[in-house]
Amino acid sequence: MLTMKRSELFTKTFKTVSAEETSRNAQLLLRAGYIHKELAGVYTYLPLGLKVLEKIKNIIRTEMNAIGGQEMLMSTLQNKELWEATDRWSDSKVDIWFKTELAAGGQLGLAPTHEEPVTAIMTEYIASYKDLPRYVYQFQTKFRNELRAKSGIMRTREFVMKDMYSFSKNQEEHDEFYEKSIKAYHKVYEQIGIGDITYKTFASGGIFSKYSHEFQTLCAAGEDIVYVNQDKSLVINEEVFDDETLAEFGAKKTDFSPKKAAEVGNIFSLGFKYSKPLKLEYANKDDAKQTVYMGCYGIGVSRLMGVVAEIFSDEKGLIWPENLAPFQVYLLGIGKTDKEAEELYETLTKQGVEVLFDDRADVRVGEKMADAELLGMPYRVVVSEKSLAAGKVELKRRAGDEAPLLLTKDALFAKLESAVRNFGNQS
RNA sequence: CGGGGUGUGGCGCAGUUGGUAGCGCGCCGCGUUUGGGACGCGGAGGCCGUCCGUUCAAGUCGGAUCACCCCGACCA
Repeated sequence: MLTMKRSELFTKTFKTVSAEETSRNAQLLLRAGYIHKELAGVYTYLPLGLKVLEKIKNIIRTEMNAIGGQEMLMSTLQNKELWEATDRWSDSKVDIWFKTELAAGGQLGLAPTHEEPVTAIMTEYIASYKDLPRYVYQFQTKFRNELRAKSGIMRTREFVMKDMYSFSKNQEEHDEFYEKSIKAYHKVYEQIGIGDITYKTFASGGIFSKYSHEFQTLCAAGEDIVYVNQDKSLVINEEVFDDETLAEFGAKKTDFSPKKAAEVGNIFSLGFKYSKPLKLEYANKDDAKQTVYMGCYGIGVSRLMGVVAEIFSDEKGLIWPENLAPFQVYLLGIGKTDKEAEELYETLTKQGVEVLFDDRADVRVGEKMADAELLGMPYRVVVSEKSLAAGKVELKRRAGDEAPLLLTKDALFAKLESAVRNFGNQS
């Protein structure tokens, strides 16, 4: 679905949204028909929303593959025994489980994360140092029974996550990959358009490593507070922003200022936390049994979409970065230009430009313009009798406030050339 | 889970001292319009979140319950 006619696209825009819905990302995505709210913290992704999600996934997929990741897809339903082995089944230990009963008897859980199953799988596939290292990842729907869902699609009970797991012979091998993953993450955020406001931060690492790293995007709607030092080279999460941490980095409290931020990634050195209880071992060259050293690397894909909607939007609607927009161009005709607009649509389609053609005959110009702004495609192309008489069409960027350009079709094609790149070639 | 708020046609809302529900948007039909969410005329569409109670009578009063929103707590 590279191009589409608006009259055929399954979506609808709304002028109003419930006064209860205060989160900007939810308001805009609901009004623009990208998502549908099912329950608190549970959303359906409609065709437009799914396209954005898929584009984010493709950016991540490319970078994960580039550092050796191999994509797979694990199950949602979880084996209780596996999680008992690591003492993470009990609700007193992990309080966000959704659990359910098997008709034949017995309990299952809906996966909140996948360390246990992936480690168990690997015991079947890793036996020798020759089997290492291995890096696998997936895009999977996670379930977390949050006490309180909030902020639209930024904190939900059901969400899409990219989770990668690394299996290394030892810490040195792991550290090398961990550094690569950091670079890959930065590349992902850059392509999404939030590279300059997304920082790798020091966060609490739990019991098994002192720190983990998070990737935090500065965003007023974020739930977290990060402390950014003056030259932005060091960013520390609030929960570990104390004298001890500062001493470790030789930094002074006064060099930092607090900022609201949203967590868009989190990477952990897991060490032997899961490989030990689940007995994931390999034989080295001397046939001595070694425990596999693990790491995990998450990105909340659907949350990321929410963060982007928060950041790239204005009072009129969404403003998608080119790499994420469902379509590059919102095309519409004014006056008696049906034939010419249709022709331009076909030409752009042939050229591989992702275009949404608002061909609705019974809709007035104002509504089409308003929709173009609400839906937030990077470019708007208008075909009118006036401009056609001059042999031209009108091009306007959604972002910024530049006046529309009057261009010949050839000039238009040249301008849109950069937009031809297609990140979302799914379905 | 503590505190606060909200549930009424598809969506957004109003509904007075209790008397059997209304507005805007959207939708359907006809006509006029057509560079910024047009207008006229005619229509369709609701057991007022759910249950129990008070009453001759409940959207409205009482109780319970469910759902949703916000603040806080929580968040490998």
